[in-house]
Amino acid sequence: MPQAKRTAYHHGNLPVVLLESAIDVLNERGPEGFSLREVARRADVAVAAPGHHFGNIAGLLTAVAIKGFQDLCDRFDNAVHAQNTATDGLVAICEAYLKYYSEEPGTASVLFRWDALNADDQSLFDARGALRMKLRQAVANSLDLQENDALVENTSTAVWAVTHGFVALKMDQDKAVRQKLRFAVLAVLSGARQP
Amino acid sequence: MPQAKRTAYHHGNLPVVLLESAIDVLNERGPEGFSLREVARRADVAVAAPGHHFGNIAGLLTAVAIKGFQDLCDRFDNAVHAQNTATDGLVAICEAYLKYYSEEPGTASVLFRWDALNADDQSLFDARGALRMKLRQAVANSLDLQENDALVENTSTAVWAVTHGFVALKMDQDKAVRQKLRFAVLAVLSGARQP
DNA sequence: TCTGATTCTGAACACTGTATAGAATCTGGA
DNA sequence: TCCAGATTCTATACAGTGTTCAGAATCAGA
Repeated sequence: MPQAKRTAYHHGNLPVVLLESAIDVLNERGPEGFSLREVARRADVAVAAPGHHFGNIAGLLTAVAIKGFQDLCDRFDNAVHAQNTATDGLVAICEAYLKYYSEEPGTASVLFRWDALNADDQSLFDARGALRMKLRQAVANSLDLQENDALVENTSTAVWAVTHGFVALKMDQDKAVRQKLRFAVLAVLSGARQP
Repeated sequence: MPQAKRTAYHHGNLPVVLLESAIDVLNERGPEGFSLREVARRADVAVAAPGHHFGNIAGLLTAVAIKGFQDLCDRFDNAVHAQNTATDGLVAICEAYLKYYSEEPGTASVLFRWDALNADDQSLFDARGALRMKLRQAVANSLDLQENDALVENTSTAVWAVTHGFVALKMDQDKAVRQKLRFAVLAVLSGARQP
């Protein structure tokens, strides 16, 4: 059975609880103030417990990042479905990206901390790849081209870069972020349609 | 006199040496493996010496970031001067941005680590602002508009975001980065010129 | 009920950043 | 020249960190 029984000694669901605690700590203290021991304290377990389940701090943060990419994937789906045109869908995806970074700063802050993660982790690679594919699909729909088209590849890269750039440069403190992001994404699309 | 005499006790030039050591450590160990004590060790001074000159670890990293923005400014100048058209100049600036991240990964890795820096440091704010102004000027030249034009502001933001996005997403591992970056920047410009 | 595997503990070790007191030296007047 | 005060740097100490390891507690299956 995957789910162990809960006893005084065996927690029964510790990995999940540790993951949630980790996200709490990241939200409250930021990635710089993050600490394995604080995570263990909140889960009320020994300091070595996180290490047992996740190997080391990079392993735990990698798990957080994987969950982050998956959550982002879900948000992309919801954002697209609520729109009428393909281009509106793509813009909505980019806005959802921005929103995720403001609503879940802890998880988001870890997504591209390459040197703090197990950069070669296959699950992490896959989760990030799934997100890239969702974005590429939205770009293909907007440009009315096949997903494997080189123009779609280039445009998709540009859209991701510009959107991520907005959060990395902390543009979210600007009042007119959404308008500026929309401008940027539409500009990339418009440029991509030019001969 | 700003320059103290060098003696066995008084180093004479310690802040500069500490800054250089810090960049070395960042280059070799990355921002995650960075440590004040290692910096002190390389400069062959007591562990508390960096703290005396820079306050704390955030102060030292802030100094590194300021130097980074200034170096980047110089590179922008050189990149622009070697080009014929304004648009070529802008693309060259963006390529220089990419190049800086690959050639000076230690300094670059710290530029936007908001939570590891003294985010409200005035010199840091100014250095970053100077860089933004250089970029905005290049965009204004390329679009043939005044620098205070709203379109220039929006386009400049988009160009910075897309360029920074390329380095943050580690696109530099892609063989065709330069081509993709050029595509992205030109797309933004082309989109900005549309009505 | 027995046995091996799993989960978690407790203690230890080598690090870390930072605060503090004080030593060494510089600076600028008399 | 000498002498204060300010500056620069050292030495030490403290609390906190990640990780390892032996072993205790419990589970799972035969």
